[in-house]
Amino acid sequence: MTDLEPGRRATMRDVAGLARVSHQTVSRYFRNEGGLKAATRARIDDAVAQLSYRPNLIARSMRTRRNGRLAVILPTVAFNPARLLAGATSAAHEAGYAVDVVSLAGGSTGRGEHIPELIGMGQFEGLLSYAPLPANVAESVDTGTAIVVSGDFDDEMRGIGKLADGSTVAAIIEHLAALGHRRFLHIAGSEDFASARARRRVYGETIERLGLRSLGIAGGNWTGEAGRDAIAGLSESDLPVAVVAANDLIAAGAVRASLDRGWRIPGDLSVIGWDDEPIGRFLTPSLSSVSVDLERLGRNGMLQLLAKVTKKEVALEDGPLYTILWRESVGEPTD
Amino acid sequence: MTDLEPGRRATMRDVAGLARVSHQTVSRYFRNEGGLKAATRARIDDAVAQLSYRPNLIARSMRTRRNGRLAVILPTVAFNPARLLAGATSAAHEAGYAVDVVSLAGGSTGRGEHIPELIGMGQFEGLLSYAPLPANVAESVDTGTAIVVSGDFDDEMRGIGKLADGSTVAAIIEHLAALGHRRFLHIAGSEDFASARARRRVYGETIERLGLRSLGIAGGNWTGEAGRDAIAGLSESDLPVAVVAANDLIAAGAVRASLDRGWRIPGDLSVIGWDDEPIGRFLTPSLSSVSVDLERLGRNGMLQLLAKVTKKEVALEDGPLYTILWRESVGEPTD
DNA sequence: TCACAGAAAGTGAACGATCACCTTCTGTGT
DNA sequence: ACACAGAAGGTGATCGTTCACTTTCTGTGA
Repeated sequence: MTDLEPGRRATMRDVAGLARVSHQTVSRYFRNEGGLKAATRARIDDAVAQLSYRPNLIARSMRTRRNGRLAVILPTVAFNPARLLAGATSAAHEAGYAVDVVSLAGGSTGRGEHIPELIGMGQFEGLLSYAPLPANVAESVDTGTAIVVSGDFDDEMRGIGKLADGSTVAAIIEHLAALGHRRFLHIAGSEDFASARARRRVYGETIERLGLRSLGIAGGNWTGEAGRDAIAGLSESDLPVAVVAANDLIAAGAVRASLDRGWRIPGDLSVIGWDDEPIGRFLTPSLSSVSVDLERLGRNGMLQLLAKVTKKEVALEDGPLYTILWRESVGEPTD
Repeated sequence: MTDLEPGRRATMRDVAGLARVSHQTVSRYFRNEGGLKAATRARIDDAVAQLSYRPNLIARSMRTRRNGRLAVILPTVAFNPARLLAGATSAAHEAGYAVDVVSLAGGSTGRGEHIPELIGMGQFEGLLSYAPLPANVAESVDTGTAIVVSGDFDDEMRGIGKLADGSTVAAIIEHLAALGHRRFLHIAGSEDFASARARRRVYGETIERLGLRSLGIAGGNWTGEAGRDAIAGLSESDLPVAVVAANDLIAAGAVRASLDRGWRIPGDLSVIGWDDEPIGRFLTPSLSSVSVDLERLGRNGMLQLLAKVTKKEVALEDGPLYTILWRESVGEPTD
């Protein structure tokens, strides 16, 4: 490595000097605009290697007025976001963006003040949220910060077919009906989430379409207590034979309450959850669920955001996002 | 708001002009060095408000050569990192740092190449990892990037008492012994993790100290299959009466395999996990576990990193990190 | 051989802060 | 009234890139 004042990182001009070209040529080299002679390129290659030069991204940001930073907002409840995050961040990193995760403890109250400030700081070019955002955030659109909320779960996606998770709910009910279930109960997630609204809506539509019977829609949050209480509160005189829960935690609560009432699962009651939490496979009975390709969901959400930010078309990855896993908690009803 | 060419954000010089001071005075105002006359400060207040000026953090970074960015590395396995992340990011944000989460899909192979590059880019002032790092990362210390691995779980922490999770393992075994359990089995997590090593070590020490009997240490990864196979592989002739699992998923696997063998839990076998996953409360039997204050763990990890980065002392938050939750899966042994 | 067009490379000024240094106030004591 | 010190504020250079232009090289056809 060629000498430099110790502790100082090489700059573009150092590289230029060593390669006997101008700093601008080096700049072109790094933005690979093309139009460099092979010989020139080779000299720069060498110089870069010798100095182990890396472009200073901050200086670049300063000049281009793009900071290359995106924010991701995660809900503090419900599912494990690790893979979602893995997908989202890898997509962003591939596109040359950095991702700041803004986890929102303290619920939606603190969130309402925090997010507009984040945007106002001009710290981010875009914002990807997997949690519902308070309405006042919409104001900030005019500041030029792109916002995407939770991609595939959006209300507007209702028509989009295989991408929407609603159609998976329909498939679940169809399968349960084919097994002979007629009386259903849905235990829904928080109404704040578009995904919960979508599942709930499709549940109602499908029950009606197939001429089945719904004993109602319980729940309203993502907790196990919601599932437990929904079952515990049922009157002995009119019971469901199948429960469609909005996630595995709710489903586990429902299973527990059912067992406490002395019901057999399956047989007296079939239960299916959502998210395919790893632990579900090892419950007794093992829990039927829906495996969600969170990594792809994360990637696709981020790709949508990148499309907005870069104003280019970005091809979403397709392929099945949802896979229904039938396990022991679902079987033929005995009554 | 005073006029400006539309679409352009106000700069420090705009503020200075409006407040009839120099740009340097405005700079002082924002770095609150003190030494501003009240009247001057008031004029700047006004100008800032009128122009809705915000300092350009990128320009600041460029000059100060501090980018204010920290990276967090999460494991892709095991527990839900949402709260850990919430704690870590909030601590960083309070200190004026942004946090990029680098989730590591593809296991430790891809990681080995990716992380050194991240550091080499000079993109981050510090790195906080909750996953084990490959050895070659240590090289990068001399580049000036501070690195903290998984704070409280570190091997070096073994002596530190109430902060170490090892002492919780001791408390668990003591309680089980008091209930009458004598023959133990530990199902450990991945050896790559300091926390798994610590729990394993303290398990052995405590068994010996109390004169109990260990039937061995099984496992070696964080999956439910590890728990299931550990139980399924036991010989009928010499069985444990208590299982200490390294996390809830392993514990759930162990419970399932035990029930499949026709054992009663508790009675024939007591089982305790770790992490207090929400679903554990609703298992049958409900799963004893250890609740970890992940938010504080995240904060403390980040505070350690900030201490290294800023070279200042930072007071860690104290208070109990671990709480043992005794639920139905543990009871008096019947044999 | 020469004009000429397009490719390749160079020049100097931004971007918006902070730093190091310098100058001008302000109040105090004699 | 004056010197003087410390507080308050100002000046110009600088960080490492990219942008907008300008200049030089290169190959082609007449």
